[in-house]
Amino acid sequence: MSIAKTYNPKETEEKWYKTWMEQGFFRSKPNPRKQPYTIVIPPPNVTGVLHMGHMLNNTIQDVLIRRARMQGKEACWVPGTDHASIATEAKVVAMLREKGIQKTDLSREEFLEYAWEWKNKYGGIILEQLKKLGASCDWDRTRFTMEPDLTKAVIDVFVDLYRKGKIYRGVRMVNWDPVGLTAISDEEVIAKETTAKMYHLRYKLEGSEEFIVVATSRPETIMADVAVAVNPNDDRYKHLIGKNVLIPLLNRAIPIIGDEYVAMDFGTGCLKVTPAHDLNDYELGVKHNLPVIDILNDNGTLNEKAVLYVGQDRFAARKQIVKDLEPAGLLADVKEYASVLQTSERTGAVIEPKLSMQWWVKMDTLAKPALDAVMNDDIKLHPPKFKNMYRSWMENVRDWCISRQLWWGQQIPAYYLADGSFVVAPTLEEAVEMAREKTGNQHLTESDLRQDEDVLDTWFSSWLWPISVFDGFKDPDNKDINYYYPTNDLVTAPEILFFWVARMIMAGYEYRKEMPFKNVYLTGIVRDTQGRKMSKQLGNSPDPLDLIEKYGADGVRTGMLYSSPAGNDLLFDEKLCEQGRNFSNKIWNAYRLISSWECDQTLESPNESAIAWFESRFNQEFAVLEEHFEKFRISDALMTVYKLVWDDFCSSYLEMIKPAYQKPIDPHTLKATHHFLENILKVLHPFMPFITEEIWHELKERPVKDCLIIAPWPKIDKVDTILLEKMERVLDIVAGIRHIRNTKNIPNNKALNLHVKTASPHYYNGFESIIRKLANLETVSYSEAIIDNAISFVEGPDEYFVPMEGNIDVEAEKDRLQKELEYTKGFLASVDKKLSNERFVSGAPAIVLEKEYQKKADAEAKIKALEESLAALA
RNA sequence: GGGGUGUUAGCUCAGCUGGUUCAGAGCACCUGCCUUACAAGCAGGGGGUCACUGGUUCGAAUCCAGUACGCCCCA
Repeated sequence: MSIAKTYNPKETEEKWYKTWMEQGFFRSKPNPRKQPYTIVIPPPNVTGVLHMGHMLNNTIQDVLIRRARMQGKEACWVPGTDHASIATEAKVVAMLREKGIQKTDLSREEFLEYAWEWKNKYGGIILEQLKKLGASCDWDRTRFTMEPDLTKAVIDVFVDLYRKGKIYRGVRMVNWDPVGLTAISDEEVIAKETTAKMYHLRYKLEGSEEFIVVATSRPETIMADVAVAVNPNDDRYKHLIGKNVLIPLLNRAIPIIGDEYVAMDFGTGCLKVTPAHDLNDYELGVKHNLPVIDILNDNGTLNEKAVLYVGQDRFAARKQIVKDLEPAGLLADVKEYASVLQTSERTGAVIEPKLSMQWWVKMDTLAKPALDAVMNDDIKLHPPKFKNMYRSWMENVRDWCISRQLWWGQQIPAYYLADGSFVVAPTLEEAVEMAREKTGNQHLTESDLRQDEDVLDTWFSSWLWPISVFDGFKDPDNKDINYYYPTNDLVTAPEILFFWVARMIMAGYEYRKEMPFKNVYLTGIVRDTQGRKMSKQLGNSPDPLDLIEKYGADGVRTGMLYSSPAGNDLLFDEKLCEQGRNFSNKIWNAYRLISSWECDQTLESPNESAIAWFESRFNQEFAVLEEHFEKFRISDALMTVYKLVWDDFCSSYLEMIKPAYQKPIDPHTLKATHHFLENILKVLHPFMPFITEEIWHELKERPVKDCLIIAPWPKIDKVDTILLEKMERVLDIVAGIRHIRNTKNIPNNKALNLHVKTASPHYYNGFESIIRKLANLETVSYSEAIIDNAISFVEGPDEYFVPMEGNIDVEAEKDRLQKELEYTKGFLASVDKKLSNERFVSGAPAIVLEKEYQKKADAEAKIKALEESLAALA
C-alpha cells in the first residue's frame, strides 16, 4: 500500500492553506443573494504573540465561520489587531532602554517613530500564527485600531460625544499606576488578597497630654492628613469633635470631625482623613470642606509637601516612619488583618488612588439600551449565566476614564488656549476656527493652541470595532456596513465582558441604532491541569506553535475543544492534543482502508442493511450535531462527530461491509461508502479543516474549485428509528458473543456457532450476515428449543446460545444466570410495586404508564428465559 | 460584607420542561489481543447512595429551604 500508515499533517497544512488563499475562499464581499454571516475578531494586541487563550478563542471562531461558509452563507471573518497603548508603550520603552535611550530624552514625534518601527516589525506576528492554526479570516480586510481611518473614527466619536455632552473633563480620583505613570480604568485594576498591617498611631490632643489612637494601613500618608473623623454616635469620642489633634512627628494641627460614615467597630473608630490619597476620604473631604494635600509624586515617591521623607518611595517611607514613630512613643499597636491590594493589570504595581484631571465618558444614557438589549435577549450571552453579572455591572456603571498619560495612541483632540480654556475639534484647523469664534480674537493662530498631551484608552478604539472595520464611521451608508452589520457572533473571554463587549453594545446603539452582534460566546480561561492560569512567570503555558508542530493543527484544534464547554475554564493537558492527533490518524486509516478496495462491477451488494442503517444513523447524529451548534455547545458538537466517526462509522459500519482480505467490493457498497465518507468529512471539516480537505481530494480527482471548504453542508434528513433499534440489538448480540470469547479465552480467529431461541426467526433477515461477520460465526440456527452445554445470554425477547466444546463449568454458569435472575426479579418487583400503587396509576400520564407495562412484560419474558436456561443446566 | 453560580465515576463534563431501560460521555483504569485500515490500534470489563439535611410529590440528580465547601463579580 502506498499511502502512509500514519497521517502526516505538516505537508498538507501548508499546501491547503495556500490553496484556500489562492482560490480566495476566505474572501467575502456583500452578496444580496446570500445571507451574511459575520464575525469580527477580538483584536489581539499588535505586539503580542499567540497564547493558548487565543488558540481556543480563534479555533471556536474558525469552527463557526467554516460551518457558516459550508451552509452557503456569505461568511466573513474580519481579522485585525489593536494598538494596546499601555502594553505596547511599555515594550517600546523597554526596547529603548536597552539601546540606552530614555523616553524622557525623546520628543513625542521621535518616540512615535520608534513605536511605529516596532509595530511594523512585530505587528504581524500574531496574525501569521493564526494562519498556522488554520484561521480562515478574510485577510484582505485586516484592520488596525491606529490606522488612519480607524483613528479618524475615534477622533470623530470623541468630538461627537463631547458635543453631545457625553464626554467631560474633570478632576476626579483615578487609579494611578506609579510604574506605568498613567491613569488606568477600574477594569484594569486587579484586586489581590493579602495580609496587611494596621498601625495604631497616637495623635496628641492640642494643648493637652491626652491622645487618641487612629488606625491606618498607610502611616506614610499622615503628612497628608487634614482631619481625624469619628462617628458622632461614638461615646468614646463624640466629646472631642471640634477639637484639634497634632499629626505625629509633624505636629501640624488638624480638626476632629464627626461623620456617621466612620465605622465604630473597625480599627479604633478613629479615621484619619487623607483626601488626596483615598477615594472615601476624598468624598469625606468634599463634604466637610477640607483642604487637599497631595504628598505623592506620579512615580510614587513623596514630594516636598510631605515635609518628611521627601524623595523616598512610598513603601520605603512606610518602613521608615514606623521606625521613627516607635521610639517616639507614637506607635500604640500593630495588627495584621486581611486586606485587598489593588494592583495594575499591566505593570503589577500597587495602584495609588490619585486626584487628577482626566477625560470621562458619561455612562448613564449610553448604558441604558446596552443593558436592555441583553436583558431582553436581543443579544444572547452564551452561557446565559453571564446575564446576571452583566446586569449588576451595567446597573452600577461608573463613568469611564478614557485619558491615558501615554504617547502611543490617539491624542485627545482638545486644544488649550493660553488662559487654560479649551476647544474640542477633529483637526487643528477647525480648532483654530473655533478658538477664534470663542475668543472673538481673529488673530489666533495654530501656535496659540496647545493640544492635550494625553491619548485615549485603547478600549475607546476597540469599542467601535464592529462598526469601524466596515468603515461605518467614515461612510455610514456603505455597502459593507449595511450588509455585514449587525454581525452574528462574537467570541471572547468573560474577563472583558465589561471593558469591551458592553461598550461595543453601547457604541452600536449610539452610532448604528442597532446591536453590534446577536450572540456573544464566552469562552473559559485556559488553565493548566492544576487549575492555575497559564502565565509566563509560571512557565506553565506551552507554545502553541510547538504544539501544532507536534500534533498537527487539526490535532491541537480538537484538543482545545474536547473539554471546553462555553464559559467553563479549560484545564489544558497536552494529552488532549494527543487525543486529537490520534483522531486524525483514525480518520486517515479509515480513508486508507476504503481507498484500498478494488471494485468488481459484477458483484451484488450484500450490505443493504448496513448501508441503510448508517444512513439513518448519520442523519440521527447530524440532527444532534445541529442542535449543539444552535446552542453554541461546541465541544459537545465535536464529541458527537467524534463518536459518530469512531464508533459508528469505523468500528461498526466499516467492519460490517469490509470485504474479506484482498477480495473486491461491489459497486453499490463502494459508492455508498464514498458518499458516507464525504458526509463525514463535511461535518468534520469545521473542526479539522486540513486532514479533511486532504482526504476530500485524495478520494477522487476534482476540479480546482471543488474544495471541501466550500462543499455544501449536509441537511437534516429522515431517520428510520425501527432500523436503528434493530441494529442496536444486533450489535448487542455481537457484543454478547465477544464477551463470551473474552471470558472463555476463545481466540477471535476461531469461528463459533450460535443458536437463537426465538419465536420469530424472520426478525434476523438481513442481519444474520452482520452478526456472523462481526462475531466470527460458522453457523446460526433458530428454533424455540434450548441447547445443552452452551453459554447463553438474553437480549430482548430472544435468547442466544453459544455451544461449548467439552464441558462448561456448570456451577459457574448457574451462578451467573442465578444472579441475573435475582436482579431481574428485583427489577420486576419495583415495577409491580409502582403499578399496584393506585395513586401512580391514576396520576401518571399514559405514556409513562405504557412504559411501565412494557418494562413489566420485558422483565417477565426475561425471567422466563433465564429460568428455562437454569432448568436446562440442572 | 452584598450579589451570582456551582458541588454527578479517578479527571473533565452532559443530563432541556421531575417518571429507574438516565445514572451517561470522553479520558484514565483493568483484562486479553502485534486479527493484513489503524498498537496514535482492536475486543471486553470494573467504577458513582448524583455534597449534606429536611421538605413538596404517587415518584427527585432534576423543584423548594437550610448547612458545608468551591468559584466568579462587586464592595
